[in-house]
Amino acid sequence: MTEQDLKTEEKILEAAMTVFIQKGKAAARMQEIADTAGINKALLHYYYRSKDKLYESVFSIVIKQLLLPKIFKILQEEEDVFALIHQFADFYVGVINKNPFIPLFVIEEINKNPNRLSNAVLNSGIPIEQVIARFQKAMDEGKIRKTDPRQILVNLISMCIFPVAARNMLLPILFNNSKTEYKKFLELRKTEVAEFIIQSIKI
Amino acid sequence: MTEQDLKTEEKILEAAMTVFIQKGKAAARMQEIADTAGINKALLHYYYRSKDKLYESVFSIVIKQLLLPKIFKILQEEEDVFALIHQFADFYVGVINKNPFIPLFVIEEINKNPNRLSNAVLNSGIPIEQVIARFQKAMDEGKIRKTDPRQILVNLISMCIFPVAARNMLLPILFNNSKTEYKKFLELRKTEVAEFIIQSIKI
DNA sequence: GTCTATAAATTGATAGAC
DNA sequence: GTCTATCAATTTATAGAC
Repeated sequence: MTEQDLKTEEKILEAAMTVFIQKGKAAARMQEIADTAGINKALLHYYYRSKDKLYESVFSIVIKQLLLPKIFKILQEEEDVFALIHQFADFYVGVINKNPFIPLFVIEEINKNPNRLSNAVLNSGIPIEQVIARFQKAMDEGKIRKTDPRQILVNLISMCIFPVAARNMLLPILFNNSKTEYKKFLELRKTEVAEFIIQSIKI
Repeated sequence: MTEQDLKTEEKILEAAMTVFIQKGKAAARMQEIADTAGINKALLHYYYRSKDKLYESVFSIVIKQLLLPKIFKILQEEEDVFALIHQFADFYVGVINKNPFIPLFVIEEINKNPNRLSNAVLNSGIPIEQVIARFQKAMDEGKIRKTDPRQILVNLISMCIFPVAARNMLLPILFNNSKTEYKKFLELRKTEVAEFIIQSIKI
């Protein structure tokens, strides 16, 4: 594979990522991806055989390179549940804010192709059971109040993802269309979400 | 307009709602809508001129009839912030659970057509400012801890909507694919979300 | 109003020259 | 490897009979 190959392949992938993530799979157009990459439509099929395959490549990269590795690290390494919540919220709000179209992209994929993402997560080695056990232990030790640990986890993820997915609705309704205000709001959220949860579960 | 007209028009609308909400606008097929409605494809164009117009009708109904009125009532009438949180969570988790494809449908629309939903909300008369003021007052009175009321509102909405939007991911990861478990989890959430928030903000 | 048949348009995919 | 030109398939939309 020559250097030119790599360059083109990467250009395509980057363009495809932009278009697929913004438009969704069905509404994305191969022509637009080609235009965005600054190359010809036929080249898309030369490198990736079909729209399906191209989409799969994009999805795989988003999940396996962008989202999962860091989360894996946090969930794996952080023993203290309060610190875990903080780190998780900080990373998640940050990465999603930097890639604001990912939530829609992922939620769409979840609904169109239910098993792909969950399999990726399950195969990624992310130790969900361990994390839940860690929360359970904190409850047994009287550090946090007793509740279903999954409720806490779901709350955490919800609060990180949704405000970005719903950006275009929140912006006019809560922020008078001020992007500065909204940005400040999200920046604060990195700690706010964690504090909100800890405030709720600590004893 | 005869009775038959109404019947057919309604059949179409109902079918369109099912298909659009489940597939998204781009992936929805007029043929499938016609089949679902049990009528011919040409009739779709006879009643609604185009796919676009049909979609708009569906979206308008979902928002203006299904989502907004009840929320308006709750936000308008309920003075006590704790009760407001409870009622809001109870209704929202319930309606979304009954119509699990709505979150994706709405989020998609938010991103494709940013102003439509927010305008609908802004024009619905939902008293956002009043609600925020009510939270502010509760803070001033020392009933809840001081924070940005919008953070609380966003948390509330996030926790109601996301778990249903992400159903297909949560199901295998947190519930071993047990729909019964997941259903129980969501049923509990109607009160759990409200309690979680109140626990966090009360003094 | 409702249908069948068909046109028109869009778009993913391929052939073939360079 | 990259392009232009074209095909083939899908899908929205319309014409016209009943």
